[in-house]
Amino acid sequence: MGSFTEENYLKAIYHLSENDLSPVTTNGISDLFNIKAASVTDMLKKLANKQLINYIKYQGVTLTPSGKNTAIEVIRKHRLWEVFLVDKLGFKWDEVHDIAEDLEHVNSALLTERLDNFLGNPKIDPHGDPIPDKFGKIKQQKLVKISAMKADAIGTISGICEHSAVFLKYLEKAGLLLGTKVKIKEIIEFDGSAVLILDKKTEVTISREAAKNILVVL
Amino acid sequence: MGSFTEENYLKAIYHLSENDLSPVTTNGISDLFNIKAASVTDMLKKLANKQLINYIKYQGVTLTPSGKNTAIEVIRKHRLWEVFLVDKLGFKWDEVHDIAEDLEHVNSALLTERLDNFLGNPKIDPHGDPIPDKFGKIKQQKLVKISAMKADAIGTISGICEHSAVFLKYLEKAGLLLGTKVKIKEIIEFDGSAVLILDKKTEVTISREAAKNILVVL
DNA sequence: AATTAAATTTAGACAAGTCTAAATTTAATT
DNA sequence: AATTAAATTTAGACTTGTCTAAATTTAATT
Repeated sequence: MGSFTEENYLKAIYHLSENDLSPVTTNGISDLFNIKAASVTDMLKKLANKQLINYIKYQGVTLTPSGKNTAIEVIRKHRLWEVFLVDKLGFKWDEVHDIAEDLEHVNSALLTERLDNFLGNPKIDPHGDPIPDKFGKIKQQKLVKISAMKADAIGTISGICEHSAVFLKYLEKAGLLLGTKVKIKEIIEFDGSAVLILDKKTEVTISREAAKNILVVL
Repeated sequence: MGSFTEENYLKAIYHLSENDLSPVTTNGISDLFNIKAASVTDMLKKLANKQLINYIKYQGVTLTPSGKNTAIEVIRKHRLWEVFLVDKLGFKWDEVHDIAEDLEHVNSALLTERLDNFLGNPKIDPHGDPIPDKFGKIKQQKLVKISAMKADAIGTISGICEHSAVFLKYLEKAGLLLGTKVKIKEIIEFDGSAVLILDKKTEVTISREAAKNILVVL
């Protein structure tokens, strides 16, 4: 089995290539982990030796099938544990990331399967991210950023792009939780702020920055 | 925070000194971990530098109060996770040790407390070992080895000295589970085997070796 | 008490994962 | 196309936790 570090690199490469579709860069990884680019280069060589990534000097990296498998397994475990922490232990959605970051590295296929069943085979984690099934299949919903919606459009909040605790706390305070129905009342031309009506009742105004990080299903 | 390795050393020293009351030896640890004595010496120096153990060259080690705290916290987490695996996920008692060995190193006081509550603040783990409370207090029952009992004595199986999967599987097959009432029908003088009556019904004979590893409360 | 055996420690080495400083390659811009 | 800036890699080093081989200390036994 690979180390925690290896697993974290693979997961990072997976996530970084979700956004950009181009190969993941050395600096992209070094920024994410707050380590030096030189350290990343060393690690990339090791991962390439183990056939976990496709690495061409100066050209960035992509995951091999085996590297992608590992990444998805880790993500599966991470999200299942997040569900456990929120649904069973009563954690809030802004408290679970760091703990799941540790739990995701416990390697026992049996544990993962039983945890999955215990939780009722959830399809999404507390932040709306899809949980890969035991075969690594990921069901991605078609999601749209609020910032891309026009006035009068409606949808249901189903995901977020930014997972920081401050943002999560802000969303909770503003009532912008998963499952909330949203209608765009108005887009302020000046700064791109959006005035929303939540569940046909409450009115809230959010910045363009916030709107870019909230995903709805139409 | 200390590393996994550090935590494992402290836990090992704690357990080794439960049996023997004299200081724990370098070889004792190296045997347990299947590593070389020289490696243990190196590590002991580091732990001593961090004030986690009292180490005198050639004289073995004892835990300092701070080392003991850490050891007990790790043991607490280990045993709580074992309860989780058995009670909530349906694992058998011989399947949980290795998984708990990983889970015990997840460091979040909040997680531990909430897990404890979720499980109903259990006092013992699936093998009958006491679970330290959040203050590190351990309630030790007065336990007696079956090998120390005389004919006609009665008791309830409440613990074991040996935790290997083979032994656990054997106990399960023989019906020697925690909570089982035992009466000593006879001790075979020749080899020390014990003939037991379980729950006033079933009769089983166990070797002296087995009898030495089963604990009852009288 | 002297000698031998066992336990332990020292010395020097290695892999993993990180670092700094310097060198190289690619991309951007004149 | 030449030059500069940014990104990346190389070279050499450090820490953690391990190793082997040799030296030392303690314990056992004659």
